[in-house]
Amino acid sequence: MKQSNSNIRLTINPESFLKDPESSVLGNKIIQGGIELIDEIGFEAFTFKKLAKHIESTEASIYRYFESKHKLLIYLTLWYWAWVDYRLVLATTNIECPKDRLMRAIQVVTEAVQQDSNFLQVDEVKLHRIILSESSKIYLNKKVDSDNSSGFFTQYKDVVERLSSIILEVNPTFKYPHMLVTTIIEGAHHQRYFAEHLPRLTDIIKNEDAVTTFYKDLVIKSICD
Amino acid sequence: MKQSNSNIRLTINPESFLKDPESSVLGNKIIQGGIELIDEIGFEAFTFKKLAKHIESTEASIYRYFESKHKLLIYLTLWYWAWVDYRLVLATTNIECPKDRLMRAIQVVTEAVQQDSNFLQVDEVKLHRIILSESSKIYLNKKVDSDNSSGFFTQYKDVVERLSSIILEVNPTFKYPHMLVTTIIEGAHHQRYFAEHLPRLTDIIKNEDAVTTFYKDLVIKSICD
DNA sequence: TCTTTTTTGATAGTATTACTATTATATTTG
DNA sequence: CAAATATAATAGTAATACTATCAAAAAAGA
Repeated sequence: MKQSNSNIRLTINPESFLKDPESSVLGNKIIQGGIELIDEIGFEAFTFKKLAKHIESTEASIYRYFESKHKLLIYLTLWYWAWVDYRLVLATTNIECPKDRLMRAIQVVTEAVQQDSNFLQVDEVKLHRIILSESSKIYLNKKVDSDNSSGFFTQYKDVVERLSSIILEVNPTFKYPHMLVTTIIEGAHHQRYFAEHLPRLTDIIKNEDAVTTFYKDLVIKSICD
Repeated sequence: MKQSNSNIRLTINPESFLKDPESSVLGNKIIQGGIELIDEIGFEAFTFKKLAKHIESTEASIYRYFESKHKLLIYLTLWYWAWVDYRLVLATTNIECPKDRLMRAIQVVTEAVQQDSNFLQVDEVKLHRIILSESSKIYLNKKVDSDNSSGFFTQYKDVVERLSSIILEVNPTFKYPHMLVTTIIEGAHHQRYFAEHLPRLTDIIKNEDAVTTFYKDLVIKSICD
């Protein structure tokens, strides 16, 4: 039933790197080691010097792949949203009913992430934790407008657009599809982070993926009038 | 009709500062100048050295008030949520109908912020912009658990709790009041930031405060079954 | 296989950041 | 007016976020 395909690669905006990290052994070690180390010590404490030690290379070598740690985070975020988009396509193709498609799509963007054996160099569980806690930092800063011009957020916009258009299929008169989608996506990220660190800001319910249930319910109620 | 009161002061968790900035001229200049400068150059580029120059003081003097720029941001965020909580009380007292109270409360936490003449040392419009783009950084880092123990998020939790309890008054069987509240609050912040920088992630509608309308509608539909 | 190109490692250096420490000078308060 | 407190001036440190240079190793091309 489930098919796996190890011949696929996600296309990442080349403006995010100086040299394609997927093109060499060191490049792949930077990605893999970078995910491990950022997850472990957090983006603020993370430096290329520490990463060099972690992967047994040198600072200068890493700088040949990425201009800065900010750009590395952008690369990882682009990869993540390309991956989500790919899974959205898988989850929704050949499903006739728009409402079913919408529910499957919301499942994909809100559920707890699992390992994907199609991409061996990336630990998706760790990457997801990084996305929850670090990825908003790529747009919450003064470079946002120029980074936007460089196309660093198009992958995310594509995901938002894909979901918005399914919403409009279900209810063509709904006025705020993009707001609803970003509310769900960002919301799901927050709830999972809160559940770990600030539990009084969310509602944890035993034996239930409350996050996914809550957001599915929210969408159904708000678009079906 | 509208009453103003210049004798009020918001109580801020003293663990966030070394010396109370409201207690001296320099302290107030640090708050006022800090808000101006963070708004202008962003939190990443902001340093106490630059702030010292901005307010014509010295780096070492500022360090006597705040341990780090991180603590200053925590102080500003605490102040902001204390102020929101105070406005929530004003907006909801003496309103009988729980549904009305809820709508007024949502108005307070989602609307575009205006100057409050009760607090002359703080530019609330600038502070609000800082909250939108910088305040999530206070919990999206590895210090979150110890900062939580220090009580740096209680002010925010109080606001969430206040809104959650109104929701439960309207619908006592609603399962996810905290999720709904944080979804709204964080969502409204995101939408306003997106409207400025990433408009394709939101829906901007002329002559309408789409953010407030959207979230009021969302709450009504999701809690009234 | 030999040569050329590319990739990586080793080392060094710089401006800035995020602080701490010390001492002198104002300013406030009792 | 003295004593206490607040602020300014200056100096110093370890770490960060890079850039530059050059040699060694590996890969690719002929």
